[in-house]
Amino acid sequence: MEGFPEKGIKMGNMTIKDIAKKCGVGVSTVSRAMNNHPDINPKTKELIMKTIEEFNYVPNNSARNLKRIQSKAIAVLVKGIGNTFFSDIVSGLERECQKKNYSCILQHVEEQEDELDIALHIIKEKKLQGLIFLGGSFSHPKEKMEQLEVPYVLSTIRTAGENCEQYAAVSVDDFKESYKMTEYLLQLGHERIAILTAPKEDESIGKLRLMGYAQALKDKKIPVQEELIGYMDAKKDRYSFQTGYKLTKELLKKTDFTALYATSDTLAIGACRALKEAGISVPDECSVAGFDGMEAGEFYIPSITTIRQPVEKIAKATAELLFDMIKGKEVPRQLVFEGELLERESTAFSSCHESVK
Amino acid sequence: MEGFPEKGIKMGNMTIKDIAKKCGVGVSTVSRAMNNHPDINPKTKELIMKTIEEFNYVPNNSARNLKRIQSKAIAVLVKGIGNTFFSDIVSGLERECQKKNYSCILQHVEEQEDELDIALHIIKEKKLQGLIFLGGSFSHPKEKMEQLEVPYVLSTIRTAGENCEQYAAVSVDDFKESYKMTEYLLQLGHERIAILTAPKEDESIGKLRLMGYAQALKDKKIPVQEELIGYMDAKKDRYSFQTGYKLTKELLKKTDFTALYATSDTLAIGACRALKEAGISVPDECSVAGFDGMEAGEFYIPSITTIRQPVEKIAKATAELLFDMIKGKEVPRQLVFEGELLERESTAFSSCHESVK
DNA sequence: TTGTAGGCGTTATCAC
DNA sequence: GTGATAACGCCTACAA
Repeated sequence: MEGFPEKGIKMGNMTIKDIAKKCGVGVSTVSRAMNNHPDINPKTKELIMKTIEEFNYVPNNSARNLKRIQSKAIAVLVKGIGNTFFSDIVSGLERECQKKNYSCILQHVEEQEDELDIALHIIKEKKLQGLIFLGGSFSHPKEKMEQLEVPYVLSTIRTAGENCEQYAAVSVDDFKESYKMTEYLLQLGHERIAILTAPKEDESIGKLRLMGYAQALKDKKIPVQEELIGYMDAKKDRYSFQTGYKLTKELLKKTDFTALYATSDTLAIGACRALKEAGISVPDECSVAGFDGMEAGEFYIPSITTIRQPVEKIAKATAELLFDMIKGKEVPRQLVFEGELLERESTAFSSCHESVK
Repeated sequence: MEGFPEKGIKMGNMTIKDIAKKCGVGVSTVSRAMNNHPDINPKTKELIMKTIEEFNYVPNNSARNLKRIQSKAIAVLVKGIGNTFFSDIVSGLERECQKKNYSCILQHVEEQEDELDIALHIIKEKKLQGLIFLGGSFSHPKEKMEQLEVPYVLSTIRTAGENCEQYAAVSVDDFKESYKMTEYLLQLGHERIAILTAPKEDESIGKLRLMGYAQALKDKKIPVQEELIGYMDAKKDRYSFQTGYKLTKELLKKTDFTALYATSDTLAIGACRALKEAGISVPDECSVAGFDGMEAGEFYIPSITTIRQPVEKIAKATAELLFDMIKGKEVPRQLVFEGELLERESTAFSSCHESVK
């Protein structure tokens, strides 16, 4: 009989009306108290807040979103859960949002889902002011992109298509960085350089990185050999350890090479495992290079030579560009950052040269 | 002047009424068409769906959630983004939900956020039927847990507190598995076994794993030495490569040991790096063991000896238990699965013994 | 089979 | 400062 106030109200179903009634005020006053409106008596506000606390009242977000003109919020759509490379960018993005006093909604997108459809839904639902896309190969028809009625920025992705000029994007120059890495391997004396890359149909960073590789070879008058290219399976998990492992095994079966350039650090780590199992030592008998600059590559043994993407800078620039676009201060632009070639333990001079001595 | 139908309607702001008007029908008919209600003329439905398509109408989820009594949905709250161990469980969970035709909302929780507050909000907003908690140390006061008015299951976590009996939980027996690993290291002849573990104040799996370690030592009459215990910093990122690396460096400075038991695979990998830099070879001079059975440990060189948690089984059981609880067929229960000791390359007999020969 | 109207829980706009 | 009240966009009786 004693215990809870009133007669056992189902606390979970409290509404703003109930709180108003308990405090003997109107609903609008409660609303004002919750939303930090200025014109409210501090004492009334205090009473209301205490009551809210006491009854564990939680306002209904759906009703809020429905009524609100626009919330001070953006969303980050991440394609590819478990890609730890994105985690760092997301952290940076969240930090920037906090600074600007925006809330940042993190939304995962499954590999087979369409990020645009999800974007359309969530914009409406949350009354978003902007969007950031992370991951995915992003080759959507122009008309569909135009349905997005809020500013958006692609982060660390870029489409290889023609009309890419109209999208705001922040990333490294995947072609150039890939060229850089290939050139580095060539300078080490490697001529047979295998590559692990995206599925053939990829039109995004995967394609750009492959093109950078090919161009570097061509500029050295070395023919690009199809047998040295390991394409991922479009349906399987893409940039994973397992994929790197399998592709390397297959490559090893049909050809040989003195260096292997994996277009992500995860792929590179998988490759090292496959090489070890084949009794090939890295880097003495085969050099391995990655891409991204993930923490895992730094701790791996041997640590992985890679192109480090400046994630903090990219995150910061992405957020700033988006906020400027929201304010109307900016138009969609493409920002390019310089990657950094990190020479680590997994690469060395080609042993073919040494054997000459 | 030509082009878009009607006079340049802002497509993003279309409502169900607009669609109804365009089709010359009532809103309820449109609603019925969208929600696959049976009692509707197929031809009317077709017309409506075509119009929706044409105008890229997207229904407002907030309004839907507001009206709906309950949606067929659950949420998974994950604390600790970038913990790849959770990714696998999440995948399994999503698969199970699909089977049951439930939708599964993935919600990240920041390290400093309170998962319970988020849970309370999202339950109301999405009218959830159930919840799954992944990660976090979960030591909430009982009264607060009771505010959750839908069934929930803790997955791969368990509180070390007293009244843990009342929560539904699915996991391995962290104490026992930890005991098992320590015993294994002891059997290899190691006596000075360092451990990398959660912050002192941890009341969750971290504590349980430490207790398992201590018990195994005690049972062998080996005293537990505080100097061999590396506690994480509660404020920093916890189960990370970096943490493993730093703790090991510190341990190395003040003491010596022939084996190191890291209570996660990520910690173990960080530890291996630190040992390598100290010129200590793994496993010849120091064995290293992890916990979890993550993919990264399998690909690492040397591959990491670990306790593999049966993630698929845990995911499946978690989902099933939750759905049974939702249906009222089950009460909160604790399900325990057996971990598997995976002997890999990072552990070996103690060299102290070898040197005797 | 279809349309009308009321209400879900908020916030915003008024008067007071 | 405060309290009614009208939206917000959708779903769902109920009536036709």
